[in-house]
Amino acid sequence: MRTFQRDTPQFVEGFRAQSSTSSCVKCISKSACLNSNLDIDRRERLTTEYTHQFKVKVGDAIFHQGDPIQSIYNVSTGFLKLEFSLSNGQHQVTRFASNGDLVGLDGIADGRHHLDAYALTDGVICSLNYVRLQSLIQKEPMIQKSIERALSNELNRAQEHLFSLGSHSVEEKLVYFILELLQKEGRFKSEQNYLHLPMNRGDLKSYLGITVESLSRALATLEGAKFFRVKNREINEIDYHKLVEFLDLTLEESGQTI
Amino acid sequence: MRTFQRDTPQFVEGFRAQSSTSSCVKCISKSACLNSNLDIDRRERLTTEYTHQFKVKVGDAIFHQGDPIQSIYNVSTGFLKLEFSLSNGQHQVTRFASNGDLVGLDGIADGRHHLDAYALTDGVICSLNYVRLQSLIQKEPMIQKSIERALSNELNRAQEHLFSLGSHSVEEKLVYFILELLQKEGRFKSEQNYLHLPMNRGDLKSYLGITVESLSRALATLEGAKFFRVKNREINEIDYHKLVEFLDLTLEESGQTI
DNA sequence: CGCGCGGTTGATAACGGTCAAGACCCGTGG
DNA sequence: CCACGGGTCTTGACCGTTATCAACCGCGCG
Repeated sequence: MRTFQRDTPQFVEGFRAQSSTSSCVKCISKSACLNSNLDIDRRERLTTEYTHQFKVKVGDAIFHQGDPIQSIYNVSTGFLKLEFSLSNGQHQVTRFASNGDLVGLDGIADGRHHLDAYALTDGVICSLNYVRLQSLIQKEPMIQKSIERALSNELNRAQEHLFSLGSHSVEEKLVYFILELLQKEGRFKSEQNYLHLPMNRGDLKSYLGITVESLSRALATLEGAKFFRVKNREINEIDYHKLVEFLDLTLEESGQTI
Repeated sequence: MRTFQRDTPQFVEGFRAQSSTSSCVKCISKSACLNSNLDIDRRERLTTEYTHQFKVKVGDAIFHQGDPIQSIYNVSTGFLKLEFSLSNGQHQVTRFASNGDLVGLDGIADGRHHLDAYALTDGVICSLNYVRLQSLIQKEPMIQKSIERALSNELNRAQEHLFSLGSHSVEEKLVYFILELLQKEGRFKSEQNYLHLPMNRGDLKSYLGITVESLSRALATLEGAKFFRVKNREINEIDYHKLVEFLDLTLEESGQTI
């Protein structure tokens, strides 16, 4: 799981490709989507019943903490951030979501969202009406299975994040993050060695639980050590093996998490 | 959710009460158990089919990372710790589980556990065979619903933990933890103002992502500031409001999460 | 042009980690 | 009953990393 093809088109094209029909058949979201467990006939029949696509612009809120859970969302194109926040104003980015990621599952527990979700870039979101989804589950138990899996996956991702925040240096946290992003984009080893960060420094420092200054310095340090080159949000010439070695990770051929 | 009655008996009594029958009818695990969504007749009929209770002793492993998921587990009495670990030996406690907590859901994603689970105290675990559970779900969709909810709850708990680890001082992390524990045990305000920590300093420092020395000092500091009194694993005279105020939390009457 | 915003760099200080020693707890055996 | 020993926990001194405060840079925009 969590390996995505590198065929994701640009946002605009991505939207055009899908806006012609609300069918999920042509959707570019692959394995992670709930509907990927349905065969293509069923997908054609069923998916129009409860899915709805919409565009989002940078900064748009998808849902807020406390909102009743109307839908769960599948990110088609673009990037989201998910934030945990307290009423006193403290808040922290706990997750970034992109193509294929299911968002809003935090609301299943008690019918209300526990996080805020915002668009980091323009993009397209596929919303799955929660009530209709419920009834659909009766007919298609595979969908439920998919939700469970998505939940479990998200839980495991959170554990890894937890691990990276617990007693690691700023540089280590940053390297964990970059490897996580590389893995998500399916770029390994020599295949591709660059990244475009969809978030600004502020969101990234929040996700990593550090300050912007430390983040900036850590980037400079790692650049100096020839782990990669940084220019604003572009990371280039990434030395995958150096990163892995830096964290003392023993990696077996692909597929390992963080 | 996450409010537990304070009727939990001692470990030994708890075990005796249940060992006479494998039926879940008499089980002390309340709202959090999967079967709580079944009416009592169904519970009587169904639960013997797939549940199995067993004793654990301090230090026993319930499952390891990589193990195929044979069962999911409901902690009946006692405490567990769940650890995330890397093959290079690094590891971190990411969760403590006690009465009513469902454990092992991390394995749903890909059929294998991602965490290690160990008993912190002697106790009783109720295992739910995963394969039979699957088939049972066809007949009893409520059970699936319960699993989903438990997953979502666990996810939200992880988010809160994430938040407490991200850019908070040692003292703050510790206070978050104590409030979490208080809430879990359903002891609020003046109702009850003491705690027995089921884990040693080593496990706690791992959970909080700090060192034992810092943990020890933080306990001393907070004791000095009259937040509570500490004696080994006993925390007494807890000033609930001071803790809440210290974290600048605005609390509405009960039920809020951290 | 000048302002504001996001990002970087520098100087300083504090928090927390590290290393080392000592206190306490508790089970074992004399 | 007390002495011993090993593990757990605490305390102390020191040092390093990272937060803090402040200035500066580059860039887009009114």
